[in-house]
Amino acid sequence: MQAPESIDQLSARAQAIAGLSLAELADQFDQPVPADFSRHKGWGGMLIELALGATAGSKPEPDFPELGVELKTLPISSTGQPLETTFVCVAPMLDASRQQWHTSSFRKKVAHVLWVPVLADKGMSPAQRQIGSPFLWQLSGEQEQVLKRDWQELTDLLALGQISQINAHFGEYLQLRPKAANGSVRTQAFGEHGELIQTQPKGFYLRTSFTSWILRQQFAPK
DNA sequence: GTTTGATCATTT
DNA sequence: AAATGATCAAAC
Repeated sequence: MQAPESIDQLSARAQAIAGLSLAELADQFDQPVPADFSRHKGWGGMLIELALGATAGSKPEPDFPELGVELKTLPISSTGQPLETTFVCVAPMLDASRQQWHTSSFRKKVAHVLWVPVLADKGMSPAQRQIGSPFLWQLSGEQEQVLKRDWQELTDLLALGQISQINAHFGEYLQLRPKAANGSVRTQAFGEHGELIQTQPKGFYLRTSFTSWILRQQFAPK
């Protein structure tokens, strides 16, 4: 699938896959369907990227660089509650002190997102998961303020060499959690006296309380 | 080895 | 049951 040329085209493509099961979508693109996610955790997201024409394997840029839009799948229950937190980006370690909210990679990712809810109730196989109603969302006002507050707190701690104190309990709507292939992976960071230390890589994740807020905003009866 | 795609599995 | 901490695969 070619990259979409406009927001409207992207939106139309997203609406066109609403209601399909992941098995049906996979069939359209001749993709194999894993029996479970245990060894294919990113499969659903990759499949939807393929179907919408996202640039696979892109790095710091949004999934649709021309449009400035990031694609995120969101597993939800039948009652519309998010079932998992949402990974946004890796945390800067050595560069933490130079980060500014307005130009941060975190803000770039969450500024404009195409959310694709996927019904993923317990017991549903990857094949059975069903695509919901995708919607374009832009970070604004109150939501930006709360995320900025959490992001600034966590980024400041990283800059001050406090990473060893940080766990997933920090942050009201945003949290910092391990993001690595396994528990032995290490990357460089600053220690509490400004020295270089080896530490586990971390990523920023949106709590379900935040994505739940977005869903309510989008689907609440007017 | 790191980033992007996330979910798994143990703890609370 | 929910949240945290750990983990898996592909692309680069």
